[in-house]
Amino acid sequence: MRIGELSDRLGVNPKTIRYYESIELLPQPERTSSGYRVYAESDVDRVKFIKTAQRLAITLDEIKEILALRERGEAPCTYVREILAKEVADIDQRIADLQRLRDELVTLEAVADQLPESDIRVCTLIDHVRRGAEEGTDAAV
Amino acid sequence: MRIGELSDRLGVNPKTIRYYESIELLPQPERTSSGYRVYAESDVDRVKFIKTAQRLAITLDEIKEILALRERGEAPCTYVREILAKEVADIDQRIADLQRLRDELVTLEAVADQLPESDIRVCTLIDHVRRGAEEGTDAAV
DNA sequence: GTAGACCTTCCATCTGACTGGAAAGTCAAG
DNA sequence: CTTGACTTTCCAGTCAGATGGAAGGTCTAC
Repeated sequence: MRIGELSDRLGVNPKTIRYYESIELLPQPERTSSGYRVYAESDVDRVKFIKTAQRLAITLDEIKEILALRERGEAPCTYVREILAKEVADIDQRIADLQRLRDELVTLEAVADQLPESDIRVCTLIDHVRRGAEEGTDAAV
Repeated sequence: MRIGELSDRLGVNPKTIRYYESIELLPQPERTSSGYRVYAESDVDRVKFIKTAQRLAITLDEIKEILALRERGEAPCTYVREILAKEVADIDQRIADLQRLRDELVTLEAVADQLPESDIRVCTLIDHVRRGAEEGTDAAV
């Protein structure tokens, strides 16, 4: 497929795809005789991976590292495992943070559910959040 | 406390704190008679919250929205609840994505554990990842 | 054979989120 | 009463991650 189709299928600007190629996040694709880029399904997966990882606050450089682990055969296992362990620990922390944030929001919703239908203003909710925050454990996320 | 102490306690550049104030992410702090900013514990929590949320790929604008929910009393409950529901759904998705990424990395580690100590090169690991990715469900994260 | 949709490269610009530096005021310690 | 660490404002610069536009080539469909 050409860049337009890849772009449409993933909702990613063609410029962005060329940009990823320029920073070597995507491999140089095949070209038609006239110079058009030609992409394979594996490129669809790769871009999806990049976009998902980005949503998880992983930088393009880090994503590049992770993807490189899939191609590169020369790094010693120990090093790779250090990276993996670090990544996993970091991800665990993020999951915990997200879980806390989620719990807080769900609590808020539950409070909203219990309020009478009419004349509901946020103040009550707000007070709830604020109280939660003030007795809060650490960053209150 | 003054900006330097806040900065030191949180490991956040004083410039960044002033910047947050300039974009109204932090409220205007008290000032000493000579004009120095004076912060309270609640500001510590707020900056911690901002920093944690940022690590979760939440933009400063979104963080501002979330924090505004804590102050603003005029929005109708329905609207607030829509926002909350959207946030929760989004967070659930992120948690799932992170969990998948985590699982993939842990599997990699497990494979590494089973390899003989000497002459371990990544190729084996890499092949594992690639096979996983190719039979992969969707974005392979 | 030309209109219109796509594609190419190159270069410049934009947004978000800071960060640096200059010039000047504040304040505690010696 | 000055030295040095800290603070102020203001304005400019930086970095990541795109995105826009010009100038031109390609392809399909009428």
